[in-house]
Amino acid sequence: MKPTIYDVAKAAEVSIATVSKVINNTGRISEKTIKKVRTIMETMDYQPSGVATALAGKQTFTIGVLVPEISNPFFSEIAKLLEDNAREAGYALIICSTYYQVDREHMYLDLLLKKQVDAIIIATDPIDIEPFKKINKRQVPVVLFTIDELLFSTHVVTTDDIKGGYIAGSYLLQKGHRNFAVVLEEGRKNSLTRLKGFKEAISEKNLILTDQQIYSSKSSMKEARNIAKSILTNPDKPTAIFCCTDLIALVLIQEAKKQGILVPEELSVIGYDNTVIAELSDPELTTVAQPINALAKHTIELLINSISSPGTELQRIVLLPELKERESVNLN
Amino acid sequence: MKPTIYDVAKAAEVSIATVSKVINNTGRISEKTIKKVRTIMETMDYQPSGVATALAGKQTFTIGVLVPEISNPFFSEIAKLLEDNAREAGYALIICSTYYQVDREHMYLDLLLKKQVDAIIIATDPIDIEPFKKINKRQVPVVLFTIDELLFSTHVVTTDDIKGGYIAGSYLLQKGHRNFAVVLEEGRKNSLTRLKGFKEAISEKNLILTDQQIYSSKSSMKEARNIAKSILTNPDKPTAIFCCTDLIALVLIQEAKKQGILVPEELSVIGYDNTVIAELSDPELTTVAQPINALAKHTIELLINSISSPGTELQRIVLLPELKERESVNLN
DNA sequence: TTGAAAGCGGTACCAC
DNA sequence: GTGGTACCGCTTTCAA
Repeated sequence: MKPTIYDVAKAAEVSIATVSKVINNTGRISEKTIKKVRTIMETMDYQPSGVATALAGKQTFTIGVLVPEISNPFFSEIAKLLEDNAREAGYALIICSTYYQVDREHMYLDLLLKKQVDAIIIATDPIDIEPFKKINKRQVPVVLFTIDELLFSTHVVTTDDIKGGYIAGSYLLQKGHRNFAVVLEEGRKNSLTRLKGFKEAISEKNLILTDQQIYSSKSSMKEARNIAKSILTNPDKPTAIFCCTDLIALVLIQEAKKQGILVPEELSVIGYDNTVIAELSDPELTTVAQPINALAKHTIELLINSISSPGTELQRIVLLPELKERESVNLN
Repeated sequence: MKPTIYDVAKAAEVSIATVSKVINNTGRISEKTIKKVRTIMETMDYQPSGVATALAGKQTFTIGVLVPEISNPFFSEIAKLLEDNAREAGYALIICSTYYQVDREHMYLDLLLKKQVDAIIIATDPIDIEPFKKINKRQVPVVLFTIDELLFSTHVVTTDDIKGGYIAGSYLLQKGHRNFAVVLEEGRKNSLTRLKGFKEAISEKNLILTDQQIYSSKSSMKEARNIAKSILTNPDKPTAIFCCTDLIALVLIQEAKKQGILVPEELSVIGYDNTVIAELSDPELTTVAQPINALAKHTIELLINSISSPGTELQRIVLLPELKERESVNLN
């Protein structure tokens, strides 16, 4: 079995209180006993129990993360960055994929609360807010990540999606496009914000988007493929399409090519998120990039601060997106 | 604050032992008190502390997963499937990306042990085995996932990589190719096993692979791009290339197209893993598929069994890969 | 059918 | 400097 603090204390001929102090560098212990205890710990290969520490010390050093789907490229990159930042601070992540389902959302929320995570990152739009209010009662700090809604008492770390949509819109305008389509990502509310920004941009040229020009697709390839087909077979074909995720954009490009439509010569496509697959596309995808490194960094910092000093003022950090110009948009 | 079992007991006018029993459906409690306690628990919104349960009950209901990089499409899909299966059994996952670095590998191993995870899934080749031996002392069940090496006492759940390489090789042969190149994935040993299978296949036509025909690339796009260039500029260009991961294959295809080389007309490319990006490629990537659903399912089942009955005999589950024929290989 | 009490492996306060 | 000890919140005998 795993050695306990009692085993160490006995072997070192000191009390567990003393051992605890050398583990945590607290109190005043003589150099001699510190050495002795340390040596014993090493030879026994002793490691304090995280569980016991959590129970006594009130911290689990674990952060819960709710995402729609970890296999989605955007979220797996986010997970990686969050993990990187958390690790440096000694925290581990429990990542939970809700698949846009209320029951999963709730069961994972309960799971995280039960595991007593020190903080929660919500990166998927809650479907039913009610149960989330429990988090506040529990005093667990929360960051809404990439979601900008005042759902309950949380920090917010996100990208300015209005701006992002605006960037996409004005870029396409600047490239001479006047006939657009927009594909939203079903289940993610920031699609709507991006759409709003897009509309704002084109309204400056007195253009508007009719409902027929707005499509919505789940983040699955099959669904995206169907939407792509219906856009491309529509008689009033747009010259440029704004897709609210790179994945949808890639599928659209692929489908266009299958139908003999040249991208970007005959059809321009712009994505959103700048995930790795944007570079893998042919033509490489022009897209709106979110500053995910900075988002992740701020998120973890914010949470760790909130953990150590509860009652910190809630923050709202909004970073700016940026156009990533590649090959999928042409002059019209 | 979070209500404790004491709060519930007091409100229900019973002892904590009784409450504990109704929580766990153990012992014999009268219907009446069960009802009473349950009602109280609901109105108080009581949830037992996972930490305390773990300390008293010896289980954390957490499984640790070591992967090279969660943002790698193969591993994010794996993570998703593992999570799915674990969730159904009430377990959460702590996913750790080692980035092929010894220090990360060790720090995460220590982290998982400290957190007292109930089991560990190792999906990245350990660089330094030594510290892993601690796991055995701790009696924590382990599955080597997609790794087939007798490192220490572990279960093994993997795909037959020899067979996989063989499938790739014989398929290319059958398509009339005789001049090959193989790109290994640096840091993953099963690349070598796949290579071995590939060599076996072509040896049946009395063909061999020289060292000059074998390349090795990290799983990063920049590196893959460099390797791709050096393959494609080599005067003795192959007619078919076997890439040990889909990502490398995609980059290779992209680079080939940039140089005006038609895929698959002038160059055939076959990948490995059948990750989502294989479908996103143009042409769509022919690849060797691993049965990841089944792998994940077996892994979690095996571990949960081992947790509940320690000392279970170690198992070695080897599943078969399968050719996924798409568009990137032509008749030569 | 219920409850008292001894752990589980630490932390932290208070004596000495 | 060091140690005794009361928790932390739950599980699990063992008695009653």
